Formats: sequence, C-alpha cells, structure tokens
Amino acid sequence: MDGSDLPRLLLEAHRVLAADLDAELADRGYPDLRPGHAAVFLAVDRRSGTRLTELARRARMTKQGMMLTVDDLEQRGYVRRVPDPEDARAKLVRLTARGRRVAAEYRRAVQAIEQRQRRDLGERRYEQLREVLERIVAPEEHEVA
Amino acid sequence: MDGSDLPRLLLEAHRVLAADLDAELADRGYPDLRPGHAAVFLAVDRRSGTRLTELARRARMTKQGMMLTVDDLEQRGYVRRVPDPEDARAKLVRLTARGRRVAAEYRRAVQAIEQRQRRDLGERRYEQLREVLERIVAPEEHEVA
DNA sequence: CGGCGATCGTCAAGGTGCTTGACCGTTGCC
DNA sequence: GGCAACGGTCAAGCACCTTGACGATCGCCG
Repeated sequence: MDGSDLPRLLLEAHRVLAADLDAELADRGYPDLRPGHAAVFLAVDRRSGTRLTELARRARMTKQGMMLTVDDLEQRGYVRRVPDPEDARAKLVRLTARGRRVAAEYRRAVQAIEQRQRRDLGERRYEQLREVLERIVAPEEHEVA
Repeated sequence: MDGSDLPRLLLEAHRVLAADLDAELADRGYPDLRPGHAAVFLAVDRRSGTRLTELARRARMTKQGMMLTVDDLEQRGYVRRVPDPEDARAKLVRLTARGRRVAAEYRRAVQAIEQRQRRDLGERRYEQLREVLERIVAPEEHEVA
C-alpha cells in the first residue's frame, strides 16, 4: 500500500523521530537546537572534552562534516575549542556551562523519544530495533558472536 | 560505545543501505540513478501512470519535493508527464520504455539489498524491522489491530 | 637528529533530498 | 455562478552532510 523500500523507510522513520526530537527541545526552551546537534552533545566527554576527529568517528561521519556542526555550536555558545595539551595539532571540543545544561536537556529529550518508542513498540521490539540498526551500521562489531 | 540516539541511528542505517543501493544500480549499468529515485520507480503505476500528488503521498513527502525528483527523471528520459484525461488540472507521471526497463532493475536492486538484510538479520528480525519502521512512519495504520 | 608519512584541524565547493511560501488554472459543490 | 479546495509549478532556502586540498605537527626509522 505504500511500496517504500527499506532504505527509504529508514529515512522516513528518521525524519519522523528527528521531528519529534526537535519538538521536544523546542518545548524545553531551546528552539535553536537541531537533531543533528545530538551527535555532539551525546558524544562529547563531559569533563575533559573530545577531539573533533574522535567526535566524527563516534558519529560515523567525516571530520569535515563534524566541523560544520561544531562550528555551529561554537557560534551559539554551547561549546568552545581549547588546545589539547597533549598534542599541538589537536584541539578539544569542550562544553560551556550553557552547553552542559543543554546536554542534560538533550539526554532527557532523547530519553523521552526513546521511551515513547518503547511504549509504542514494546520493550522487546524496541531492543531488537536498536540491535538490528547497529548491526546494519557497524556490521563488524556484530560478528557471529 | 557509540552513543547514537535512535533518530540518528536510523539516519546512519539509511545511509548505509542507500549507498548499497547506489552501488547495486551502478553495477547494473545505471550510474546516474540515485536512491531517492526509487520513490518514483517503485510507486508509479506501471501502465496508467500516477499523479504527482499521489506519488508524493505514497512517498510521504510534499508535492514540491516530489516534483524535483520527477523533473530530474523526466530530464533523464525515464518518465514523461502526460495530461490526465479525467482532470485538466492534473498530469500523469508515466514511465517511458527506458523507464520501464530501469524500474525492473530497480526492483531487482532493492530486492538484492533486502535479501542481503534478510540473510544478515534473519527472516524474523527482518520482518520485525519492516513492521516497526512502518509503525513509526505511519502509526495510524497500525492502530490496536 | 633529520626526513617523511600519517594525523589534526581547516577552507572551499558541491550535492542530496527535501522544506515553506506563493501562485495560477481547474474543479466541483452550494 | 461563486468560491474554497485541489493539482501542478516557480522560487528560495535549509539540514546535513560529502570530496578534495592543504598547512602544521607528530612520531618513527634509519
């Protein structure tokens, strides 16, 4: 009745939940945050900060792509770049005080989304969904256990 | 270890499979086709053709968005627009002969992707994945059966 | 210690796959 | 026959990346 192929279905599902996440954050008073920012807020080490390249690796994207996101967050005052004392090439992306507050909201917003899905899908199906997606995204980490 | 939230995970999974689909089509001799085109090739009625608005509805996107895709396919000679005899406002998007050949390749390419996933995930998990995704995308069609 | 390939961050450009907004012509119902 | 609703279109813009190229620094090998 709809005929969507699997790749497209994944994209559509992403959009639905990304819109939900956006709405959650707007409700919590941060209308300028977008779903893509989650990749940083949820991946950055809260105390020490994290290198750009490492953030990119965690989000499975290029460092150039991650830079655009970090640039955006820096401009909005949520993170700042500080030199990495251990390597003069590197910088650490670190949350500002404001950024830490937002990171907390982010985690709550994501939890709200995921809990809604748990409720709608049931615990077992939810867990399987996550497992299956991670398997598609990073097959080598799910070798014949 | 990766920290991706569910919306992001869906996006990442989409990208993996969309890249696979792209590769499948390139292998089959159509390097100019992109995953997004599937929304048309798999949704258009093979004989009669289908209205733009209806295609958009099936793909769960705006008619303007669908127009861009159809424009692209028309320029490449895969579809053409013909007036709808039943409504002077409307046009039918119809496959050309070339378009029909490609639609067949598309279905095969999508099948190849989906069969690989069936193999990697197992039949049961694959079916559940589809069901769950459709549920997220179109909740009203999955009301308390 | 000197050279050199690898790594970190950055700049620039491009691309996919949409969106919102505005509009015109046609339809069809009161 | 008047008018809201619908079908298609033009225009602009946005989210979220990509590939390519490059300078600075690192660290290993000889």
